[in-house]
Amino acid sequence: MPPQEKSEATITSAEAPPLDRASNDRASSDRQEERYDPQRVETKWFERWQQDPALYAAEPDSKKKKYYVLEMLPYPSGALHMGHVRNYAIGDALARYMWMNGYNVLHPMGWDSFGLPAENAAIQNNTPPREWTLRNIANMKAQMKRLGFAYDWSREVTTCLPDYYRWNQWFFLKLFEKGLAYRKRSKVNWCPKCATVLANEQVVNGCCWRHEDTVVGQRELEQWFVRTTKYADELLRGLDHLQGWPEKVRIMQRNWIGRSEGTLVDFKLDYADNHKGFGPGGSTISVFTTRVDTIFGATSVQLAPEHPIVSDLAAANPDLRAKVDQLIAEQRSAKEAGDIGEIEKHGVPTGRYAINPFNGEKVPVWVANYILMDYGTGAIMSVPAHDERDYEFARKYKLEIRLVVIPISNDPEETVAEPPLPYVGHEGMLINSGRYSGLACDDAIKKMSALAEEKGFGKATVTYRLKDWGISRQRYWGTPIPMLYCEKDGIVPVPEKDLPVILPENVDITLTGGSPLGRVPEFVNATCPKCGGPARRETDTMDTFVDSSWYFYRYTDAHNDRAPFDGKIAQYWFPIDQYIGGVEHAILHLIYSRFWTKFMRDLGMITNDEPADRLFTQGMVIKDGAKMSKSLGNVVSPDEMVARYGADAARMYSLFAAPPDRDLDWQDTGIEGIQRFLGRVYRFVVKNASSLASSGSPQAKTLEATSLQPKARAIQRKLHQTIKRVSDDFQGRWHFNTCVSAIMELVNVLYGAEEAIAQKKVPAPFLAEVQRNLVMLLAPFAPYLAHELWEMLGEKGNLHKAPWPKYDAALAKEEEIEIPVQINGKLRSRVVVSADATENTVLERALADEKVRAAIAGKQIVKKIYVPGKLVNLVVK
RNA sequence: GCCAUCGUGGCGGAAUUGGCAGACGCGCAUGGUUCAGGUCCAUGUACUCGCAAGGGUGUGGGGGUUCGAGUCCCUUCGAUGGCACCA
Repeated sequence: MPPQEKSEATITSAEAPPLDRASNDRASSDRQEERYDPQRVETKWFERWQQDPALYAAEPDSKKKKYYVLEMLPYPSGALHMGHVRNYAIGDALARYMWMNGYNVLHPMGWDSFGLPAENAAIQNNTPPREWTLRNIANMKAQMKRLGFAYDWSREVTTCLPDYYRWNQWFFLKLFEKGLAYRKRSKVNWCPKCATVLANEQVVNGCCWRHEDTVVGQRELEQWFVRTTKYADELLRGLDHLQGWPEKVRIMQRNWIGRSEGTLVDFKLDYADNHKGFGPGGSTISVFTTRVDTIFGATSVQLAPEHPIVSDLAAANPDLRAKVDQLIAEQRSAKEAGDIGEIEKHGVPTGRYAINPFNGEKVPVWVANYILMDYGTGAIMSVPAHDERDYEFARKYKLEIRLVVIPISNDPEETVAEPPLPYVGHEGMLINSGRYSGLACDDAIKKMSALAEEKGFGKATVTYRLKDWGISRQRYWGTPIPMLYCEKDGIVPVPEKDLPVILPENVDITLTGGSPLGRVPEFVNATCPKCGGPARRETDTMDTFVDSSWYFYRYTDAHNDRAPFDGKIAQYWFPIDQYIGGVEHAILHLIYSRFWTKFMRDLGMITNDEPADRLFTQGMVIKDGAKMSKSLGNVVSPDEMVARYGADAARMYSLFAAPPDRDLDWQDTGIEGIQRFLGRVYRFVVKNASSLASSGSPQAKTLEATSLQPKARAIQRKLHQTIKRVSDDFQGRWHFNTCVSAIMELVNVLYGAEEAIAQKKVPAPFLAEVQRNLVMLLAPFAPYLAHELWEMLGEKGNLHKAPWPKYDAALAKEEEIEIPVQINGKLRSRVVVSADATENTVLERALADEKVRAAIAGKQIVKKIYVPGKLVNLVVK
């Protein structure tokens, strides 16, 4: 409840004598009129806006320049939180600004509405996921509308509905057709709480991204993968061109993709001493190394405990098996604790040897707990003299340490024959390396890789940390994977004409016992399209990140039932001009959607290489220094803020309290300040709009600067300075907090001129023009109030089609400026000069200044520095 | 361990290119309006010495470049985020 409501009570006070009551009534009705009541203003405009659904629709065949501004679509969890409000307030301000600048703006919204919370809700409240989700969407959509966000709702996308997810299935068939979707049995991440598989990107510090305290385990499952690695190199190189993306995000993606150039080298297992044949692991240990130049210093080969050759060797050796199992357990617990980096290195010799193909030397084969099966080949050559880890390991197990590289430098002092070990530098020269001795490291790497390839025992190669994207989920509430399994024909894709594969309803959902769809016989049992015989449907569903990988294309053509979208239409709108969302998606969503764009481009559907030209990642909304959370009890509800202060205040405060890329610490007293400010604007216009009605000239042009009295001229100057500050920020750094404060300063100047206005020293047509400009400046940030005041000023047209105020440098210019005078860099005085005073005039004035003369008395001026329009600095001795 | 970002009043923050540190807002103080409270209006508010005029100090710490540094460089400490025996 707004606290102002209480004042009503005093009006009807029975104690007051009749006369007093009359004057009281007048006074309070004046106050009534001047009072800013956000609920009244916002309800009025909310209702009007609802009557015109096309108000913020993008124009389909426009000659205007397009602008596509997009905020990341939310998951319909039930209610908006302040992070959403902040995200959308940024996008909405930009969209409104671009409209006022004459662009054809596409500003859509949708729902990332598949996902596990709907299933959990189903289990807890016995509500079907679909019902729960659609109810949440309805609620959040109402919240968004009440907040006044200007979306084109005719393009709304809801990913859990068949008209959307059928295209996920269609894309899956294309991926399969192009060999980019494949099925593989492999070890996968398993979250016991979600009861499903997770992609690598969804594992954070060994825990589930949704359950930060739940350790992710491993399971071996048959899964569908998307070959993201096919585009690894392009995804990496493309980052260099994404100049409009935050450097932070580009670095994170670079690290995630983790490109590493090196060499594969095959070490043949030597079975001569105890030949029993080779197991499924084969007879060759392929190692990956970035430093093949150090291979003459390799004194052992180290295998990951889960390496297939280890399994072969251990099969015949129960003692080794037990020791290896111990290593596996150590590695696993270190991974789960998130400190694989600090694992105490342990190893076991296998008793076997491998042959270094470069020198024919036999080196022992070990198994070690610090070698990871999922990077490189799961095997390394150990070079203790030139690698920290190998050095530590060799010292522990008394393995030979052989120096093969010594530092070289232009400075002979630094070229030492016995560097401290391990020496890991690249600026070195090979020794003890046969015919490669004397070569520089980089040269040796090239020559040795070439030889390996020539002789067929290795080659130069590139390894990525990025893995293929496992998209199978053993969950119900997701897109069914359109695949069939036929005893005769094996894996058979559902024919395109049979799409969509509809997700059945009334499914028994539990978090145990595998995919819920597997318990629906009507769904599982199908007919093989090839042979007509019985077939089983795939019962896993797709990762929800598939949904969000391409949704922004659907907005351009949201009702197409023949294709995901029309390529021509997409070409008009794409790439997205500005994408806005949380940095938590820097890797997950933003890598997947970049991949998807490249895939669609190669299908010939689109022509752009990247989804978004510019990306903006906003900071989190926190309270009392901590992330808002129910358990901390520091959650600020948008509904409550709207009820208490209004949508305008809530939105404007979320822009004002911090620059948008930084975290925002929510303070209730801060939003009160914004509400006060909006009230000040409201009262100013209420008071002065009536005076201009009588002047009868609402269309007056800005008057000439020279014809204005000083107070009016000061207003004009401030207005144009404000226009510049706000416009510049929209085009540049997006520090909306300073935009808002600039508008506050303008309003403060207007209040400071109240007396002059009362004395008619500010011409009414000019004042009307100032107010119109003020309202337009406010429009992107506080649309409700801006519309109300726009109407109050006698304007009829749509505020957001009104052209954005034009900045006039001549009108913004100060006539007189104050120049600070420093002596030896310390501020001593200030002089007032005309803005176009020459250097000589300014210096003369500075030297004539009393304080300056006192400060330099008896000293000699060594140097006079004048920075035009900025300052004077006198250097004295 | 590596990489990135950030350290400014009681608080959120400003200073866009090396040029008046603390804009704007919150809070607080004083005064006005009011029967009163709230609202609203006005003034003040970095620290410090001083009755004042005026002086000194000050952007995490230390050093440097410069006529001049919150801003650039080196170093160090701290916070946050990402990556991490990645071979």
